[in-house]
Amino acid sequence: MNLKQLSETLGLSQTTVSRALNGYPEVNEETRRRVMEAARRHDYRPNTRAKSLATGRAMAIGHVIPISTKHEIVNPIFADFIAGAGETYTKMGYDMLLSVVPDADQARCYREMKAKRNVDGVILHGPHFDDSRIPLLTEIGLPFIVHGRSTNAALPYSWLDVNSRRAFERATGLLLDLGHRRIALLNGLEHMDFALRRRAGYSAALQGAGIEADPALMRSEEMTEGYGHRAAMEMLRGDAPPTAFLTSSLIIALGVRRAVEELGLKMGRDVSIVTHDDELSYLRNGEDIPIYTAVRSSVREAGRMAAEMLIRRIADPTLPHLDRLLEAELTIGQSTGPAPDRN
Amino acid sequence: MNLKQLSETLGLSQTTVSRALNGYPEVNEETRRRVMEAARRHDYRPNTRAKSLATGRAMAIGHVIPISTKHEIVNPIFADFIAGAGETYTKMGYDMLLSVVPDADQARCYREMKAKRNVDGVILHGPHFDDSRIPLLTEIGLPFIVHGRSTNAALPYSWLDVNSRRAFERATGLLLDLGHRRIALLNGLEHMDFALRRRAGYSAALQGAGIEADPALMRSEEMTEGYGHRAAMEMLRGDAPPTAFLTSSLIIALGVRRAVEELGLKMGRDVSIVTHDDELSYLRNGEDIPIYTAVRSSVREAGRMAAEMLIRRIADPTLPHLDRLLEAELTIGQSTGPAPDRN
DNA sequence: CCCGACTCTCAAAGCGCTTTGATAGCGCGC
DNA sequence: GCGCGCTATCAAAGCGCTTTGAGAGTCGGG
Repeated sequence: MNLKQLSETLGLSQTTVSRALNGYPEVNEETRRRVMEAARRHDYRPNTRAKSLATGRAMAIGHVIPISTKHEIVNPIFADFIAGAGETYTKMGYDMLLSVVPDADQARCYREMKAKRNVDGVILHGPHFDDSRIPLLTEIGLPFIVHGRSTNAALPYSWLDVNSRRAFERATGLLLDLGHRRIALLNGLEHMDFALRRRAGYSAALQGAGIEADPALMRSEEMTEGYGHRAAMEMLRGDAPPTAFLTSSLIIALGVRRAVEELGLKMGRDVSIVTHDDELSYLRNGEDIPIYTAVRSSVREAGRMAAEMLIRRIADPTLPHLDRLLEAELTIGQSTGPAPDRN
Repeated sequence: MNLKQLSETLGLSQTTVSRALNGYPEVNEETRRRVMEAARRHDYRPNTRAKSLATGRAMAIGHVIPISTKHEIVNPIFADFIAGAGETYTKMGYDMLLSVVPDADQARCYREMKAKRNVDGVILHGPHFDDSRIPLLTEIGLPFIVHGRSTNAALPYSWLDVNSRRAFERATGLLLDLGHRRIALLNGLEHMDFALRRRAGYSAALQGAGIEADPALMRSEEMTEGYGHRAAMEMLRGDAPPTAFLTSSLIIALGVRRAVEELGLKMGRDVSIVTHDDELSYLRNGEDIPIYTAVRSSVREAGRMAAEMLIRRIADPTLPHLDRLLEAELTIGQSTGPAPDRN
């Protein structure tokens, strides 16, 4: 059933039917009622393609998922972010368009999205330090919002981020208060902006306590369970093992814990762990009481909010740039305790 | 730059330019070269909406992600499947459209996709036993392919699935061969078809060995780490604890392992674990040597293949239904060993 | 009774593409 | 010199919607 057929059924013109359905004021309430009713009965939905061709609005938001050939990691937090954003889109009548592209083709992909006009805007994921996609998107004039921030960006842009620096400073502070002096940082890849900020927070806390950061205790890799295990294993077996670990994701923490237990140590007594927790729906930090002490911030909620901000900007492009900084919440779990043998 | 402008630039009609770009034979090779070159230089891309309005093909595939309000779990294997499918779409020039909708609205969502004509087909995820979405999609005439199968479906349909039954039968068989007699099954939710098949495989193997399945050793829940931990804890503390666990996902296995270690037991010696492994990119089963003995099958590869099959069906709807059954691979890791105290 | 204001409805143009059916130009055989 | 078959190109219709600008009808005030 299309508009033409529907209007013929009703004995009205397409114009009137269209206006009635889209809530324009110049149509008799009685007529509108009739139209609405008929539309419902025939389960009429305007053809998206025709509608967006006519209006010039695609009613869709794009997300580009880069996959690098080196490490084919699909960012695990992606699923939850998408789910959150998707909830907003559904509520607001937008579609979500996903593009999985090789790392190197990202720029082309964005240009294509603009030229093909199949999205009204995009959400930029996992920004790097001085991310080149920000000037790119600005140049091609595709509305966007960054999930995260990009230090050193020359241009203004809209973003939504967690205060990673503060979170990691507080987490490190907690460990310091517990008497830990050798605190390892298992960070994500440090070309990612969030990882840089986390390290900055960690470093600042150590410095505040008059402790010099030990490069042997700082790692930066793709966030997997295996990485956590391997790094913890090596560090704990080393000459001057850490008494605490600060990890950038729950998945890394799982690996650290596995190493701790393999070495016959006890988490929370011999080795403390504090992790960042994105509150992924399939990887909860315990059911009611948290297992790991964590700085947490829901990435799903971030998705919901980022989507809203983007849609607001699309609706009114003259709006100044929006930004929003979320604070992570520190929750004490069973993975932290006083530092062992303080001597 | 649109077609009209491009053709004016070239001093040709829109028809000729369109034909040249779309590889129609009735255009002079020299002209085609000129057109192609100009298109490249001006970075011309046809407006997707106009194109699909004219052709009647959306060049997009839909995926519906249901979120139930009870347990807001975003299926963790989803990200990898999507990534795989997305690779195929990108290669074939298709877009991927994601809809995140409350469980109850799924039917409406599919009908809407059909009416709005913004997808050419959909991939159906996580089919249940006798899944109502299969007759629904058949009725509304939206091409689809099922990732998994639905036992008891009255209508024929296209699908791609792993031989879950065989995989779990083999896994159970391995444990039986190792002397285990009390083998627990930590399954996914058993309204899911794959979970039913896995249980069938498990039961068949036990029965083949003349062992009666103990209901106390069989659970069926949402596949989380916490579930694995809780279930293992309870079972291992019970009167007649199992000596081995068969789990439906690596995430559950992580939880089981945590329980095993909390109880001072050793995995692979006191308690064996075999798991299904979807080869999620962010949750590898060990780096080079597998940690867990597992039946594995790449869900990402499944995504690639399912997408290809769907596109083939869309291209030629007269084709008979396609199906493909993948066999899982059994890999021995460090999590299995002979059953303790055989007496 | 006429005119302007207002309400409701309509025909038609336009969004950017594909595709149909027509046409111009050309070489060739008769 | 004419008609035929080809090739290369074009104008125009159509995809299904929105939106502009106009028209028909109604009502009240002068």
